[in-house]
Amino acid sequence: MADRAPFLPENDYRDTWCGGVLDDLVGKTVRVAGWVNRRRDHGGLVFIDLRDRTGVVQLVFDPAESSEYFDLGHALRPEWVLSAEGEVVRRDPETVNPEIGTGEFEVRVSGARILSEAETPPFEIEGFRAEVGEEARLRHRYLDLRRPVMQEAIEIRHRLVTEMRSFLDGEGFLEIETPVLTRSTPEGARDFLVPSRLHQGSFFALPQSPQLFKQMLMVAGFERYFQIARCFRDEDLRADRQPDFTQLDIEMSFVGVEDVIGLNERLMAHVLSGMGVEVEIPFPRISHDEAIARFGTDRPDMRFGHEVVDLTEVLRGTEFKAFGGVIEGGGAVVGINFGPKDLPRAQLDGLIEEAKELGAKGLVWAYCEDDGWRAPIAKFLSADEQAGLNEALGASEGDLMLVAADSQAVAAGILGGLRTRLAERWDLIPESGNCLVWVVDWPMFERDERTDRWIALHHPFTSPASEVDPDDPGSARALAYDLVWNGVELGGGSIRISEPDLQKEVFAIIGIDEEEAADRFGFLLEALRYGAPPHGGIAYGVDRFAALLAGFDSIRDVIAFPKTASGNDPLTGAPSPVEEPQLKELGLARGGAARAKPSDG
RNA sequence: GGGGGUGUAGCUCAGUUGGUUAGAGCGCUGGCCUGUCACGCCAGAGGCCGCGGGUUCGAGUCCCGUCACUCCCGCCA
Repeated sequence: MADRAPFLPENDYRDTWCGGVLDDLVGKTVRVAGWVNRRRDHGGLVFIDLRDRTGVVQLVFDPAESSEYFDLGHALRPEWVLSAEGEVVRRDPETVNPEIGTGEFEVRVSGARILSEAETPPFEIEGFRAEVGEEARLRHRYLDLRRPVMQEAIEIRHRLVTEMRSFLDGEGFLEIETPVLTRSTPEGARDFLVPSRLHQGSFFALPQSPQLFKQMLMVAGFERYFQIARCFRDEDLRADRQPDFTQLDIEMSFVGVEDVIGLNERLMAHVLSGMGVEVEIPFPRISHDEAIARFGTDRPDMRFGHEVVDLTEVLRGTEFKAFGGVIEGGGAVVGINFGPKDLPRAQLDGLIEEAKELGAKGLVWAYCEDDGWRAPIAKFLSADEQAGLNEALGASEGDLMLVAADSQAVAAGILGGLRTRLAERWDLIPESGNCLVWVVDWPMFERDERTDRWIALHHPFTSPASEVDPDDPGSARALAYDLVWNGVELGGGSIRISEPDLQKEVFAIIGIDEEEAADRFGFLLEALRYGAPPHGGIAYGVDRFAALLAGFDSIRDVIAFPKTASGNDPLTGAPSPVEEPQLKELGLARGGAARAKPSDG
């Protein structure tokens, strides 16, 4: 990091970064400031590792150098804040520390002052002995963030958005802010609501995304817009989901799918190159249907094989009821060949349990052997069927196959889920190589099983690829695209509907009549009537992007102040109860059980 | 909303079949130490075993409930 250290103007506290105590300063007197990283007190000689954002440098308190500051050196404790000055010297070769960037040098202290003392921290800042629990880290996030690994993660995130901004600025995009207090447009995720004091009984909603605003910016003629936008969704959390998160939001006018994809490939190449990752463009593309069929997911990890294979035709007419019945009912039998993988029976049974967790009714495991299958169901399958399955799955002796039967999408989804989990567990993913892929040709609509209605798969402003047959909405394809990186959905977008009549048709299919459309989205529909250019765009999950680049599984590690998995902030105690007068002012009354937050767990 | 895992010292963890006074490493405090860098050596402090209830002569350990953290499913247009 030292080579990236910004210019440092001299002042009373310091004139040199800790990480900058290098060759060119030998023989010079420098002043450094930072936190006491570690203290090694030899009685007659004290070593202090001083840490700032750029690195660590060793300070030597030697009575021969400065008896008046020696006691100060002895009194120092970890995380005290110190300013010290002294001559930079080259260390004797046998005392060089190759572990730190400044390890060939040290500062012989001739003056120092304590700027701030520190209580003993609840956990070690340089805790490379053991991982500290996440709750303790979040409770004292300001200490957690002092750890060099966290400083680096936050810096990676900064560089990511900086590269995004610089590329888009160079392409003529304008960064435009949109409101955080906006209108609730139900459907989709739950909104966070904010009561209005001036209009009691009415509420603002926090935006789930700036979607409608960016479309209106296109109508307004800005043509190229982007924003690093905060978005809010009141849904349950995950390692990769927070209630407030950040998107890179982009929208362009007078464009089709190829224009958006082309620009975004150049954006990716620029951003990743700036982060030290080289990728080739154009990226491969896969249709949504093919992704489901081959990988059982709409965000396929294509760094490795072991794809889902459809075995339905091989097994049509089989005697084995569990498969035959599903096929007769219009379902499918699918399998994956995981290659040679010898597992004890208990682990094979464990896979069945795991498949059930993913929603499977069952799972069949089978080994390909010289004289046929070794599998619990082997005796139900004829020799011909076994041979046919081996051929379809490309199995050779010793290969482990997993087979599931259900509707095509469900069966593929279960095996796709297992594929992702097992690839990690069994180390099937090649170390090198990134796979960025566009998933295209999405269906416009999908059937909502619970309400038995058609719903927009992407969002209702997505343009269909061609005319929609109202009698068969399921066949309509959308001008939509997702960018998937190593099995992670990095971003997605679409060409939008720019004709009010087409927008009405789409609303009609998903059961939003004109009155309701006018009520909810009237402002957008009206805007579209005043000369809307063809337009489209995309939005990226900045938190996920940063986590991937920094090598973390959880986006909490690239968010300075994240929420826990249950949506709390242990640092500030948010969310918290509020006082009655505050509610009264807003025209709100408590409903249900208003209870004080338990102070202890 | 559902399922799994975890909860013991400041941190990371061990704790046998229910049995006497609950342990380790790190950290912390004091002392010694002039070339260490995860410094070393000596001594010491530190516990509502998440919380509440139950079973038992006896509970860190078994049962019920509850809370917190975490992972997954649902959910996330």
